[in-house]
Amino acid sequence: MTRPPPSDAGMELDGFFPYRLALLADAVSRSMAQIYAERFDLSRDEWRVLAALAGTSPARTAMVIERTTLDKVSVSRALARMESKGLVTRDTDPQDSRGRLIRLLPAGRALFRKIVPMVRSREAFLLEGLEPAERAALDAAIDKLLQRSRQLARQG
Amino acid sequence: MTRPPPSDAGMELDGFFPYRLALLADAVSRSMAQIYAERFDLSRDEWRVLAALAGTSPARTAMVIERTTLDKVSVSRALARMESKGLVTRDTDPQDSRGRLIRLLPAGRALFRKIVPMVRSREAFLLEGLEPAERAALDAAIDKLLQRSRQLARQG
DNA sequence: TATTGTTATACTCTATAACTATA
DNA sequence: TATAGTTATAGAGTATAACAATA
Repeated sequence: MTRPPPSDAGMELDGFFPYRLALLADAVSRSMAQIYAERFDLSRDEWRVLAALAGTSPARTAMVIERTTLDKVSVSRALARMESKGLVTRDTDPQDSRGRLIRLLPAGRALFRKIVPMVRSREAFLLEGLEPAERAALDAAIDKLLQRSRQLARQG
Repeated sequence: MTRPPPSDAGMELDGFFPYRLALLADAVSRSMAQIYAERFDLSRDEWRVLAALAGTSPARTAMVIERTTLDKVSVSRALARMESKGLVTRDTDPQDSRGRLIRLLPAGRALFRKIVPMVRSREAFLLEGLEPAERAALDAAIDKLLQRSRQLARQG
């Protein structure tokens, strides 16, 4: 029987899952931001909102919030910037005039169409490095870990 | 044969690997920060520096930088805060008086010993949800993806 | 009273460059 | 001239609360 190492033996960050995950997410995020941010001057939030709208436009702001997992302040600011860039319009929702209907303009859709193949190709490059079984396991693992980490975060 | 979906069909963020990874990393990071930040008032950088020093103290600042993958500015600031909290000392390195030797004080080590089992236990809770094969695949996948994403980020 | 979205505020992080002192 | 580490600065992102308009 081997004993667990004493808790003050030094905690190898390299072997600590949350640390490894943070490094990976940061590197992946940077490699994607090179496309939407550096080449097309979109913030991460603007990019997410654009992707959400490309699927359903017009959309109520609440739907954008739900589909991007951003909060209402971030979405409101991202949309304001996108409106000023001529990517979307924001009209009052006739069904509930507290809300707004966000419409992707042709310039917004065109921008989206330019970006998608580039980020998809980067995504493909990343995942090509994995065996099919590894990739399936990764996918399943992400879902399970997400659930569990949210459970931890909720219970404090 | 099925065709790939047209690139403007809407890009389901939920199925986009970088997005899923970002959500996961954020949730995991928050669940860990609840320990070191909320309960023990350490920033993420301070926590990383503490972990690095617990393994090797005294250490030259350059070594801390290397072991935490933080930049020298972040490390310098984290160490300044840690010194003011009485967790470390920073003496001039007698071998090269441009550099400093960072020494973990008893209070720093005691703090580290309190935190480690708590974050380890959260890490274990997260990973318990995975099959052993899934976990091995996840581990391998993280390494491969990290390499590839850094390659992308480097080439721009 | 509650909800939608906007604005305000303060705070933290990040990136970069400039600087001091040593080598 | 180069390196170790610090300080300065500006910009971006984050969290929270307060607010106006509407339901």
